[in-house]
Formats: sequence, structure tokens, C-alpha cells
Amino acid sequence: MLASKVAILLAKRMTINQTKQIHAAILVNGLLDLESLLVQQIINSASSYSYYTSHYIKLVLNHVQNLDVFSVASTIRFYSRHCQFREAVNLYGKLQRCGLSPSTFAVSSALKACARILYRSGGISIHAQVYKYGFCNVVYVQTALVDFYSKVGNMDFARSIFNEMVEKNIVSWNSVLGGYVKSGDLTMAQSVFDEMPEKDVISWNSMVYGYARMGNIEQAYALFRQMPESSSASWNAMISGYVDCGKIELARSFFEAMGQKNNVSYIILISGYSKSGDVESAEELFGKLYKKDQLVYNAMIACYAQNSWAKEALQLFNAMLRLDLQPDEMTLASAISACSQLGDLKFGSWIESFIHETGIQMDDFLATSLIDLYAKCGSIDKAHKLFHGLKKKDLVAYTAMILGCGINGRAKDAIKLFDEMMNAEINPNIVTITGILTAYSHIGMVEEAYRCFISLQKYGLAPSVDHYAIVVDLLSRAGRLEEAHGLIKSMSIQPHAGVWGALLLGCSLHNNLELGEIAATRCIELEPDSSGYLSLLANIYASSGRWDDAERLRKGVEEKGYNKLPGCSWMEEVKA
DNA sequence: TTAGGGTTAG
Repeated sequence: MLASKVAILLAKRMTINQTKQIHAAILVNGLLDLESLLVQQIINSASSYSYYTSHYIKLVLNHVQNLDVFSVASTIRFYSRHCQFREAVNLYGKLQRCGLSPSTFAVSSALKACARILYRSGGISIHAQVYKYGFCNVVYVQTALVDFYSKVGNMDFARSIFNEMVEKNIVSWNSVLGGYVKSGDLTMAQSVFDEMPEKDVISWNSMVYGYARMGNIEQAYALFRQMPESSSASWNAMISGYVDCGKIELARSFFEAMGQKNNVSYIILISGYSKSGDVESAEELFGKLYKKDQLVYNAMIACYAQNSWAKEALQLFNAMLRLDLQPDEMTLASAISACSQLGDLKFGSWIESFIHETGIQMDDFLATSLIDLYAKCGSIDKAHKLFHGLKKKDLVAYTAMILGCGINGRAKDAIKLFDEMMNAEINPNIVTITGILTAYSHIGMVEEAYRCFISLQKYGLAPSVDHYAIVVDLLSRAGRLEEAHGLIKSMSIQPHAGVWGALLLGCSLHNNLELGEIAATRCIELEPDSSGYLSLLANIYASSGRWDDAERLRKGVEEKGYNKLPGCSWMEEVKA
């Protein structure tokens, strides 16, 4: 009686309170096997993943007394099918904590989830359990393992498991093929493709994508034309391949020629435009799409954030919240980056509390965006705390932290972090160098900065104009004006006014009239509307006793009506 | 078993 009531009510979509009541009734009547039915009914009746569904499931799973493997395994698969991979992995963990033995179904579903979020250690520990529970010869499990190792880029493991399989199905073949394509080994991919006893549309799509992303347009197009049947994924493979090799125009023409476009087609192009800095084209596409899902919003918000359109990123993020679309780790990482660009600590902190309240996983990407936010807004201790909590400190995390210390005048900490990074054998990039040079500059460590600058080549990096500006500034302040001038003259790229300005400032500090005149002339050529350079030159004339010249310049400044811009900070005011 | 979104400067 109660069982049929559960089924009926769930078919009608119960409210959360009704779910609670039904569950209570099940417990009161001691009908524990109905708990399993309750979970399965919820899953079967859920056509899509929504806030409601996830709430139902969590509610039941958290209160279930007799958790059974079948319900849990179905729920893991449900999560995976709806791209809730972290939830799937967490639930697999819960299954184990409850002392239940996993089924082959649970294992392969959990492996799939680990593969999708590139959760290496999770997948490897499930692999160990495969041996423990004797699932080694189950073709679904073996295939899930091949897929997992292919996706995380360990082709040696993937291949050895694949080779050991007595029975292989097309899924196993496609998994190993996809792995070679992803790792860029087209020779191996082609040989697997040629060896396959049968090929389906997925096998063809992998090859098309592989050749397109390597820039081999002719081969990609030839295969695309040759394939016996094509799907929307085939078109998307071409579009995505062209985007990956930087041929955005070609990607667009394929997109236009495509019949039934889907959200994936839009996302591939929006992110392509984002990478090429064409925000307007991305916006145009976004506007054209009628049914936008969470991932399309994420792509557009990321596009705004990556291209310094921070206000637009936050506006769209707010619009997403108003539409009741659930933001995830990726949405929030972009939104926090936008807050950081605006110095909007208030909104950024709100997002952090949102993360804690909604139970969103604070992964390293998200934590790094918060580190950057707090460091830029002066909360360096909070940034430090988050930095130490990272699972893996990568280049971006170190860089954000080094920059943060540099900005906050903690040059010694920045240098310590830089050394730590080098010891961890993480090579710096251009951004890291900017951070460390800024730090050296703060405390006037000329030699160290110069050495760091010279060592750029060691890492295959070309110094940017800003790097030159920092080093010229350091040398000039230290009175090494000739060296600074020599450095500018050796530049293979065009120096901007900041570089010459640094030399001019040094000349003003050390009263070098000859070089000061040269530097000021260059500055005025490059930025004729700025009065600061004239004033600095006037100072040099005055110090050298050339009062007439000093006066002439100061009068010139006054007559032209230059205004000194007041200093300003981007950091938004925070009311306690 | 295929295709899509995230963090660091200026």
C-alpha cells in the first residue's frame, strides 16, 4: 500500500516535505526495503538534473538507514549522466564508508566520473579495488579503466589494460583511440583506427577531431567527407579542431554550414572567440542562442572575465542567478576573477560564502581565483591561508601569490615563494617574472632583478616591454643610468613611455642632465599630452642651475593647462 | 565509449 503511494506521489513530483513524510512513514512501518524504492523512484522520475532533484536525492541518502548497493550505484550513474561528476565520486566514497562492497556497475560508473573530472588519484584507487573485488575480467570495468587512463593521459596504462582484454567491444577500441587523439599521437591513433574490427560514428569523429586540431585541414576534411554517417558531434569535431589550431574563421564557416547546431557548437565557438579576444563575436553568438544552459553561460562569463570585461561578466553572472541556473565551480572561478579585476572584495566575499553554503567543492582553480582576489584587495593573510590549503600548488597559484606579495610590499615573501617554486621544478612564465621583478624592485635588489631578467632566456621566455620598464627603473634609481640607457638601446621591441620615463625619473634623482634630456624627448614624443615628463625635466634643469630652462618648461606646462591626475585606487570601499 | 565551460599582469 505504502509502496504504491510512494510510486504515485513521486510520479507527480513530491515536494520536499512530502518526501520527508513518506520517508518517515517508511521508517515508522519498518519497511526498510522501501527506502531503496524511494531513491530509485526519485531517480527514475527525474527527467533532468535540477536543484530539486539533487535536493531530493541528498535528503534521502543522508537519512537512509539501509543503504543498498543497487540504489547507490543507480544514483552514481544518474549523477554521471547529468554531468554531476563530483557528486558521483563523493557518493562512491560514501558507499565505501558504509562498508558496502561495490558492484561492477558502481565501479564503472565511478571510474567514468573520475575520468571526466580528471581525478587521477580517485581513479587509481578504484583500479586497486578492481583487483580486490575480482572484477579484472569484467569487460565493462576493463573498458572503464581504459577510458579512465586514456582521459587522464596515461596511454601506457590504457594500452596495457586494453591489450590484456580477452574480449574487446567497440567502446574499448574507441576509448583507446580517443586517448591517442587527445595526447596528439596521430600515428598511433591512425594505426588503432586501421586495426579496428568495426568503426562507428564515434571512431570517425575522433579521427576528424585529431587531424583538425593538428592543423591538418585536408586530412580532417577528407575523413569528414568520407565518413559513412555523421552526427552533430562530427561537425563539432571539425569546429573544435579548427578552434584548437587557431583557425577561428574556418571554424565559423563550418558552424554556419552546420544544419542543426547545438549548445556544444555554440560553446566551442564562444570559447574560440574568447581565446582570440573577439568578445563582440562571442556576444553575438550568445545572443542568438535561444535555449541557454549552464555551460553556455559559463562559456560567456569566462569569455568576459578572460578579456577584462569584468563588469559584463558579473552582470551575466547575476542574470544567471536570477534565472535559477545553478552556478558551479567554473562559473564561480570566472566570477571571482571578475571581482578581482574590479577590486570588488564585497561581491567576491559573498561568492565565497555562497560556495560554503551551497557545498560547492572548493577546488584548486576556485581557491586560486580567491587567492588572487584577496591578495589584490590587501587580505594577504587570507590569501596565504588558502594557498597553503591547495591540494597541488601549480604555476598559476604560485604566480598569483607572488604577485600578491609583491603588490603588498612583502617582497621577501615573494622571493621565498619564487625559490620554493623553483625547488619544486615549476618553471616560471612571463606573469611570474613580472611578479618577482616587481618584488625585487620594491626592495631595490638590483643585482637579483637583473640576474632574473637575464635568466628569462633559460626558460625560453622573451622579456616584455614591462619587464624592461621594471629593470630600467631599478637600475636608474640605483644611479646606474648608463647601464639603464644601454639596456633600452639593446631592446629589440619598441620601448614605451614607461621605459623612458623610468630612466627620466632616475636622471631626475641623480641629476643627469644629458641622459635626462634624451629620455624626456623620447617620453614627450611617445606621450605628448602628459605633463609629468616636462616637470621632471624642469626639475633636472633647476638642479643643474639652468633656471631659465626650468622656468620656460614650467610656464609651458601652465599655459597648456595640463592637469595632474590625482592618484586613485581600484579597490572598492568595503563597509564593515 | 565521442564533442562544450574555470584560476595569474598590463
